[in-house]
Amino acid sequence: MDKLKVIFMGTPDFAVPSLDALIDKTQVICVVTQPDRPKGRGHKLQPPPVKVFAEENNLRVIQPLKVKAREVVVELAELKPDLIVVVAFGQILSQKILDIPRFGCINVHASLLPKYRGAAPIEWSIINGEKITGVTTMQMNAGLDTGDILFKSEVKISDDMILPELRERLMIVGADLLLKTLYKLQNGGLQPIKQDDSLSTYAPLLKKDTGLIDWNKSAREIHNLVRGLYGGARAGKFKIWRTRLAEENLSAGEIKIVDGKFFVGTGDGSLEILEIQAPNSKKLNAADFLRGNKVGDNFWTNE
RNA sequence: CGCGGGGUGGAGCAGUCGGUAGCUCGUCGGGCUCAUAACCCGAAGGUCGUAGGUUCAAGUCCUUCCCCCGCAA
Repeated sequence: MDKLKVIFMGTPDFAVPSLDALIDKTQVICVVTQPDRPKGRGHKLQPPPVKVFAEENNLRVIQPLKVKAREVVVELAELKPDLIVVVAFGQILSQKILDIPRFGCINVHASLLPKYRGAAPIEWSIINGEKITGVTTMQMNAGLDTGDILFKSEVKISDDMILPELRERLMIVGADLLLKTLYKLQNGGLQPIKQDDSLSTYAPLLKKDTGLIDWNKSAREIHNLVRGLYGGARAGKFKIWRTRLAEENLSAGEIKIVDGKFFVGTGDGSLEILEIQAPNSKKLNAADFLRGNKVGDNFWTNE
């Protein structure tokens, strides 16, 4: 059988393993990714990881500001793809694009749909303390992650798993599931299942204040927040990178230092802070941090 | 040229107006102890990111470059 002619759309690291998998099994005729954006200090232009990978593999890359633009749609249609695969692309596809390939568009989404539709499913599944998540492949439609489900693959979230670990796992599983989906697509056996909208939940883009730690919450909740944002959780002027559930008897926000260990009380239970970062400084483990920083009573609020 | 902070013994930090480089921890040696990650005594270890400049004298002032970090995107 001839290889499928595929257009791949994706942007961040998460999408790279899927593209990598496609290169073997299909003919990737074009890669669509976001434009290079000014990023980081100095506003240097940064190419998205998918672009970097695609160019290393000598694939054709286009970076439209809007895929929905008329001329882009025309260009994609002229390529006559059999299939479009979308993984963490970051732009909404129009119906006109969805209609281009004879097999339509398939998306790899990092949750067990219909739960956690939207932009940040991995983060929210950890923040909410889920024990299980996974990836789903779906036949895309015009809605936001509302297409018919093709396959799902579950991944366990252990109690102290952090965001990058889960993301790493899901992107591998996602690439595998994509291959399975393609195989079934070509050999028959796809059985699209409609999503039960009544069970759907939404995982919106993270806002900066999502990461603000409220010590009155439970140790478990705070720990989940810290794990799910990995670097995005903040208390006062400090970033909290890693915590561990502890057994100290402390009131909310109260600090106790013992043998280079850093404990904080919460509204319910206590936490040990393992990695913390002060402004203009780098991430440090608690013992290193405590060597040069004085930790006083108003630690969280003082300037 | 987006805004800002920083690079000082192994680690984390201090170093005021330029004048012999300090603190906490660690390391090594010795002591105390039934014993110890605890305590006591002592020691080693730094061309102060790089390259220049100003000066009688620079970690400290000026300039170059490299690297790191925060914000904003």
